[in-house]
Amino acid sequence: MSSLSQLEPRPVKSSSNTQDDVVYEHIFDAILEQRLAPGTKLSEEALGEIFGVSRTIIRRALLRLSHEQVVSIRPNRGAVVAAPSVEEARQIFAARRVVELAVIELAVKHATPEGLQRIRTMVQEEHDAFARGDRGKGIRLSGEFHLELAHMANNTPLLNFQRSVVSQTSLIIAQYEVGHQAHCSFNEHDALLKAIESGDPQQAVAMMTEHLNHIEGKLNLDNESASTDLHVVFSGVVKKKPGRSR
Amino acid sequence: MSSLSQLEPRPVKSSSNTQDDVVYEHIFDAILEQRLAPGTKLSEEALGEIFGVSRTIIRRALLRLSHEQVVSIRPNRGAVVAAPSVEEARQIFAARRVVELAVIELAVKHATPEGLQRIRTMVQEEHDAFARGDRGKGIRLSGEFHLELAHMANNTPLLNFQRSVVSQTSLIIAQYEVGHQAHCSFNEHDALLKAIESGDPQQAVAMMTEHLNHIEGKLNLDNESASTDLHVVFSGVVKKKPGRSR
DNA sequence: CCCAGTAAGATTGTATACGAGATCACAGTA
DNA sequence: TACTGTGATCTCGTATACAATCTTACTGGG
Repeated sequence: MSSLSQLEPRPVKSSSNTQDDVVYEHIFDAILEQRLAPGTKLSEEALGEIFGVSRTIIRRALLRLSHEQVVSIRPNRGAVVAAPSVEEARQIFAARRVVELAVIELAVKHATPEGLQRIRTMVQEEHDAFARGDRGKGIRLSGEFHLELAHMANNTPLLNFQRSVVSQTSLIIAQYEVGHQAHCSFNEHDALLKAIESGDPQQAVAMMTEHLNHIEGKLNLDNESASTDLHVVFSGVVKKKPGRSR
Repeated sequence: MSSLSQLEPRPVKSSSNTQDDVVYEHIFDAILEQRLAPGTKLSEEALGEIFGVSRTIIRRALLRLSHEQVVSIRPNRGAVVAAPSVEEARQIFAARRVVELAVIELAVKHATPEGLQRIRTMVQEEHDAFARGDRGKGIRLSGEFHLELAHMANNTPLLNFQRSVVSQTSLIIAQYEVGHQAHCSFNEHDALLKAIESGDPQQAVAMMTEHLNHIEGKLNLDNESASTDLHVVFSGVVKKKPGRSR
């Protein structure tokens, strides 16, 4: 009946209890791996057919995604992958700084051998993904590295918030990254890991600050590179030349 | 057809566009004003009849509340008003410290005459509510004071997170407050307001730290005063006495 | 040739029906 | 008397039907 079992791409990581969890994770991962570009329309019926469930389930998943600001729901006009504006991106980064610095400090304090091992594995996986050219997975894993930190910080509210801002950061990167260098380089993650292992909160915080600076530095937030406003994009460029393609 | 217009208790403050927004706000306010105690069952059908809408709408509102951790949805068992455990309460307070300190610093930086005026009005309303003995409204307004700070900080993600932790704090107070003194005393809010007006971030941050200490200090988080675990509550107290009340 | 108005089509919003699972009461047994 | 198992009842989970709204293509006028 349900076609869900067929398109399970990998052993589902976390709580995949109900149907809408599965749908949620699939869409979420697709967005984080940048297989869905910002602005992409998410039709309820189309998604329902793809996942073999009714619109009810899709609707719940989209609602949840919209609460995390990863999807934008416009009344009577459907859902689209969120496309943060420059101003929104700035606010998200400011918020991320706040939570990341708090998280890293708590993570140092609550570090356990098991937790560190999990992070080590994660950095390795991220390295492998980039090494074999799987950029999408690399991007997602680099985000999950930060979530693992929040997990080690042992604070659920901060973890949830972290998830939201990290996801939105992926969207911002998809929109505003200049060039295509390995943005969230696993080298820095490795350095962060070592800082945590050293047990020095100040060093870890300093390193995280630098890391966030690097991420933000690779973006072009001064002028929107990919505006959706056609009038802005083509203002003064095209001057009613005859013989247009359509 | 809809009975919503009848039970509009006051000019709805913010975006009351669609039906589920109205339902959401009513339930949200009821919880924040402690008219709904933690642990209260929120039956979909009952709420649907009360608000004159179908379960579909109720379901969306409850889902949204559960995303803000104000309501807890247990699969196949319905929704209840969240009842944070002691450990959860500690995490929420830790998270709140993080976001509140960031917010107050930003609020000082981005303070405007209009914003300050709004906060002044809010403190006054809070004072009036407590003065005339309207404890529920006072509690809600004291929470909204903090949200107004986040609004002035001009950072939407932080505002959303602040909304979540402030709401949860209300739930914690409802469960763990000892005595019934005016907990989030408007005097301290007034002092905070003056600190912001002075434009000194350090002073404002120090004042907020103190304020949060006071709030947390009035709680009894060392031993759960109202545990829901009967075994814990009655362990060693009752010894199979005959003649129980039921 | 371009623009405005209108109607058909498509998509979302809401209500409701039916099935699945949990809760509760009660009877039977130790 | 206390406990366990079973069935009726109630509530939630999902799908689907219909209504409301938006989108788009087409037609007519400027």
